[in-house]
Amino acid sequence: MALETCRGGGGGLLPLPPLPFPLRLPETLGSGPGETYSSQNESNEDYEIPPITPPNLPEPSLLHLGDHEASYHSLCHSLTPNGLLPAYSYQAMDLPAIMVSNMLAQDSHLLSGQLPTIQEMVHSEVAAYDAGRPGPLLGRPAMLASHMSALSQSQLISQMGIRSGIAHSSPSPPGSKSATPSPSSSTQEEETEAHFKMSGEKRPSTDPGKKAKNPKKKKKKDPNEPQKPVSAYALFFRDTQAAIKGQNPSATFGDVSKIVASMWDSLGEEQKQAYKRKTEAAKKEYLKALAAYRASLVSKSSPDQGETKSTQVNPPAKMLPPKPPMYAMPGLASFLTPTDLPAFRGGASPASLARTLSSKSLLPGLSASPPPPPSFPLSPSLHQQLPLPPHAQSALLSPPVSMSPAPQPPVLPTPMALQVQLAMSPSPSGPQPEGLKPLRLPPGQPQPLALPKPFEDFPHLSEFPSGSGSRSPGPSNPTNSGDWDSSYPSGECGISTCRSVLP
DNA sequence: ACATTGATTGTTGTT
DNA sequence: AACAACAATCAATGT
Repeated sequence: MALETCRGGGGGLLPLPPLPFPLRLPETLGSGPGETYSSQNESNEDYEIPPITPPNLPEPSLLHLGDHEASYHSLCHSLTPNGLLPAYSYQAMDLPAIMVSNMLAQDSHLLSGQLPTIQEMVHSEVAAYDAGRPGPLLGRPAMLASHMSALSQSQLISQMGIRSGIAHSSPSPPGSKSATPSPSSSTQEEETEAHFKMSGEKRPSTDPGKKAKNPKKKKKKDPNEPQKPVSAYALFFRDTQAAIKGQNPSATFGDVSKIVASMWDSLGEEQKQAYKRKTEAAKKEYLKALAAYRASLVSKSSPDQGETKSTQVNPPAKMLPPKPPMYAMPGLASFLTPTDLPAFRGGASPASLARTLSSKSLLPGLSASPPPPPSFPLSPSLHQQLPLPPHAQSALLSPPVSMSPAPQPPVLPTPMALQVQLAMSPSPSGPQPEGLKPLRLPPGQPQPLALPKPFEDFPHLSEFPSGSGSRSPGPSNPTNSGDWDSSYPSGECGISTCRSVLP
């Protein structure tokens, strides 16, 4: 994980985010063929384009969880067959078709309208790409982006799902970083200050070397104080970044940020709205919590002074930890639901993504995959090798419905994933169209940019942390919050990881 | 200005 | 001195 240190490096371009591996199918099976291809070349960093699928829908309530899977599909299409990436190798050109077919087969209902759309998109993007494409390698950033973009949507999504489940629950090991240290402090900024001294933490502005940016900031406030709701974008970022990271562990924050931004751009209005709604909801919650919090402070601090506003003497509010706003729930939420698809489809124009990226020179090849295809595009290979138990498939394909957790076969996502990967990755070396993959140059080549160390680092996809893994090393606590289970009915999120966790 | 994440760094406290 | 704990910083982007 070592990302590069942001710190020092900041300077110029990022060293690169190596996308270590092509897309590997995450535990989730689903990723479609698209990923497959990309994975093919191992060497490629070239990812395919990533039709990134944004985690859509934020609202858990609204969403059907099962849908995550749906989102996976979306990715695929975007790949363009040939056109795309000159730079990237796409052997996969076929994929799209395959994926589509799979998708159709599986969820014909959902997709039906999409194909055309997708194809169109692809083309358009391609065109765009060509036009704008910077250079052989694109600016570094571009590369990065492109790489990133390469992430398969499905993977992202799947990971997101995973992450949401896992990550959230156990965000950070107690030890490591939690920003807010001790819950103990009851609060008040004063205390905080004291805290500073006491704990010795901070050094307000010591950095000699660096710039002392803004001296002020010191945010540390009362841990009990409710946190302000974050922006829709921030929520989106949260939901998405983990997935991106999961796929490209080596991606730097900047890379991830760009990708997320591009995804955001490509996100349909509706999806954005969904996030906004969450934000609003969170805001409401925040206000309430804040009121309670203040009230508690008042009562606590001094009975005598009425202090600020709120007045209410609400029950000292049980200072519950600022419960995570609903959206915290995660990522999962973000998956598209079938219902959403339409919206997404309409809204997100791949073009926008392309536009964005291209303009920024992020990703040339990135195609935003707009409409998330609902079904799970299992890669053919996957199907072959791992025939899922019927119910499993159904689970994947169909939303939440009746999955009872129990029945699930022990599935081991991991293994599956491996198999999938293997299946997919096979022919990296194969005759790749040369034109295609500019990015990964053979050793001998000049390589203008320092390419990320591509795969060497991640020789084995399998090693790659399974989606969840990517995040906190910690125990992904499987059970994680009970919420998870409850939220997601079958526990089945379509992601193998999830399943594995569940009994 | 602040939010997102996470690795790193620097400071301080404790052993 | 060694370690632990934690805040600050940085990256790119959006609100």
